[in-house]
Amino acid sequence: MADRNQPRYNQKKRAALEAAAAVFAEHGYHGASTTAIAEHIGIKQGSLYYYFKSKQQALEEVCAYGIEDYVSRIDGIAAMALPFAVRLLAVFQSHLSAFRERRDAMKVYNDERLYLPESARTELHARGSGYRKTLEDLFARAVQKGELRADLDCHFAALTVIGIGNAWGDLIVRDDTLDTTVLAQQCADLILRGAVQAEA
Amino acid sequence: MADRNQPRYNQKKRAALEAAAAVFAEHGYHGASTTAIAEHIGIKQGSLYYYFKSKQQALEEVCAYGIEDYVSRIDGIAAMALPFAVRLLAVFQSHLSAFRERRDAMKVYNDERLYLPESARTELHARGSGYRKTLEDLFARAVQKGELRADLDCHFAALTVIGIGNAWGDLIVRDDTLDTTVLAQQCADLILRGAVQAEA
Amino acid sequence: MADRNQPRYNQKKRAALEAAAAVFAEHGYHGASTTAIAEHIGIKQGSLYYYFKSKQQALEEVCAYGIEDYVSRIDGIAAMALPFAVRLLAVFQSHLSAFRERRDAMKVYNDERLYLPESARTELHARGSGYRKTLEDLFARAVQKGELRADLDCHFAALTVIGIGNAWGDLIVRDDTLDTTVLAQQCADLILRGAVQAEA
Amino acid sequence: MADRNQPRYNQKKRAALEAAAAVFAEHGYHGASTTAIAEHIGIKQGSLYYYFKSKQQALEEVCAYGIEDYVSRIDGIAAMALPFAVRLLAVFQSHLSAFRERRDAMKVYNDERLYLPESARTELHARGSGYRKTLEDLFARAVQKGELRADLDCHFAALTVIGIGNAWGDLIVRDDTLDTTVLAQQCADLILRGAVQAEA
DNA sequence: AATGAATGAGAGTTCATTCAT
DNA sequence: TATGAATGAACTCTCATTCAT
Repeated sequence: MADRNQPRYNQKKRAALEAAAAVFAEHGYHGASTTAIAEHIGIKQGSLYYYFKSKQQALEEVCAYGIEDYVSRIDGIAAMALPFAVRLLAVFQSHLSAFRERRDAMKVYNDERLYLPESARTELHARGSGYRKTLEDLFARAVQKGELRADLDCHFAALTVIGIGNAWGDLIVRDDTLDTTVLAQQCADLILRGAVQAEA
Repeated sequence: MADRNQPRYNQKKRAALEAAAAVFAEHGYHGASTTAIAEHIGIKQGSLYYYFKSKQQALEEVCAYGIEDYVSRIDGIAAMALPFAVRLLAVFQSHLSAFRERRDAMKVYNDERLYLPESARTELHARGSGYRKTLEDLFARAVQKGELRADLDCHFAALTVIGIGNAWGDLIVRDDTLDTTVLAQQCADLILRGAVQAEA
Repeated sequence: MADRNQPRYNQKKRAALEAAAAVFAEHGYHGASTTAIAEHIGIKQGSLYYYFKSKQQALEEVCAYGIEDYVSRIDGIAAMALPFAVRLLAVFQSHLSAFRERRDAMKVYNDERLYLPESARTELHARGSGYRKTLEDLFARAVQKGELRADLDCHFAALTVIGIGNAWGDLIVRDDTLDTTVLAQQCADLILRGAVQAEA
Repeated sequence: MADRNQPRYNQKKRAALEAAAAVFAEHGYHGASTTAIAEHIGIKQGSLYYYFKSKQQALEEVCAYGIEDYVSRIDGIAAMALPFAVRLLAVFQSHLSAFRERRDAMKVYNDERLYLPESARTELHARGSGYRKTLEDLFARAVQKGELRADLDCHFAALTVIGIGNAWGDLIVRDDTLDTTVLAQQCADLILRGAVQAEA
């Protein structure tokens, strides 16, 4: 188990990670075979263990990889001073395009992380709920500023936004023709304005 | 494999179905073992095959069982002449309480149906997309009547509503303290009015 | 994993146990393959797991089986009121014939038990050291009665007797022509009288 | 595979040999991994093959190393003209201290040599039985001289002495507090005088 | 003199499935 | 109606071995 920072190793390790993500995404953790993962990168099954200590550890790494930059991007959004409407759009944009860029790993994080042992799951959970908290905070501050209605349940709203993002993310993964930019706009629009005709 | 209509058989068959649903829901299709399902109803592994031809067939039946009355209920909602707001509430109410009543089976339908072979999947898909179409239609008619704004993308809206329902359904399954009535109201409210302060 | 006391099960289980003992004895625990054990009783490798939860558990059971009646017999010897010379002969006789009757299992107990995990090993150790203590006691009482010389280190003597028994046991296992009765007599004789010419 | 006689190579080769002995002694031949052996001397697994052609060859060399000087020492003992009692003490002393000095290798020779292929085993066997023969001869000559009783079975006696030596050797290896000098004396004493009270 | 990377064979284990009873 | 017993295929994982560098 080489841990050098040599570029050749890192390159192959990354390939292994993405292969694992792809196969986990398609067949689920339990339905995925290490043989299939290995074939994805053109090595023999046993050789996978040069890159992963175990199948389970591969799942851990894929999950972490899946939320890594998706989670980190929200801090950037929270940091900038922008109207809530713009921020919400950015959140959806970021969430949906994460599904495009690391589609498999994100799907795996969403659907398969519960098969990890407690210890690994809680570590991941910490990062994921950081995301939710930041988002909730965004809503709360917008309520304070009067951008959103005062009776809004921010916790509920944040979870719903994440739910919508994940639901569309799932569809995006399966349908390449969907345009994330348009979709993000539609999502933000619906959340902001609702479906009811404005009585202007 | 006796398919007698005797009540005792049906009773046990239902128990087997629910056991399969429970185990599939907890461990996923591939992670579930027939031993675990059998133990759930206090019989031995081999005896399961008296009720199911195969593990896969059990999955098919669980999935069908999972959407059965949830799908059928929407026709009732569509049939009655009611304001859209009431209908949408009813849709969420029906969707979320389905997760309470047949939680395991619905979760399995949502998460595991993709592991079915094409043939079985398309049959289920037909029923599921009937649901979506009816819902889409509900939106379209409300737009026509002027209840909803004219520029609403009804296809998008229907899918989003389903996505929200499933996302909260997932949370409901894991958290017994959530109140489906309140949640349905919040969901409907958000979709209808949006989060933005009405500029009355 | 059936735990019934049905004779047919017990019969096959015993056969499995003896097959495991034979293969462990010949190749050592790590060198033994479950395939080889299964073939010994004419079943397929996977079917072994109907009788043993794991290879390791098979080792535990073989070890327990190996000392079971060998250990229990010494209590009988200790209970009877006999001159020490007769007792010692009985001890050797019992020890060596145990190697004849359960040769494989005893060899496995001696040579492979250290590959068991702590927990299992200590449980076995308790039984084994009960044997040593009883034997030591036999020596001590004989010293008190004046049957043996007063300066004898009974702990040392007991361990040496066991060592001799095991050493010859090992040879017995490999050489069918050795006569355990004669051997037992020789051993007892050597320990009692020593090799030096009596200066009578 | 450079077999240079350079001191640096020999030094490392010796280290590799002792590492192999240590790991074989602890885990048995089949339970030992080349990785573990390599780690013992701080090199990588693949590098071991610079010192050994194969794992099996490592076992051969360890076994040979294990009996090398233990076997050679008995010739010295046999060569000197000494009373049998002194000689026997020297034999035990030599045997037991060999376990102290090359404990791992001796243990490996005793316990693992049977996993070698016939050819290698017979070569080792020759040296081992030379030891036994010399010892047997020592007994025979002592009987002739009247030092030992005439009815002594010298073959039996020699094997028993070796058995005792190995049994205590095994205990010595695991228990550092045992004093080989005292032990050797006790062993010799028991063999010579027996346990029975002399009827002086 | 040593390593990183890979391999292929084999291990132990699980499991859906079958079937005589 | 259900079970005990077995199977065979698949699976994850380990390991001795090789070899270019």
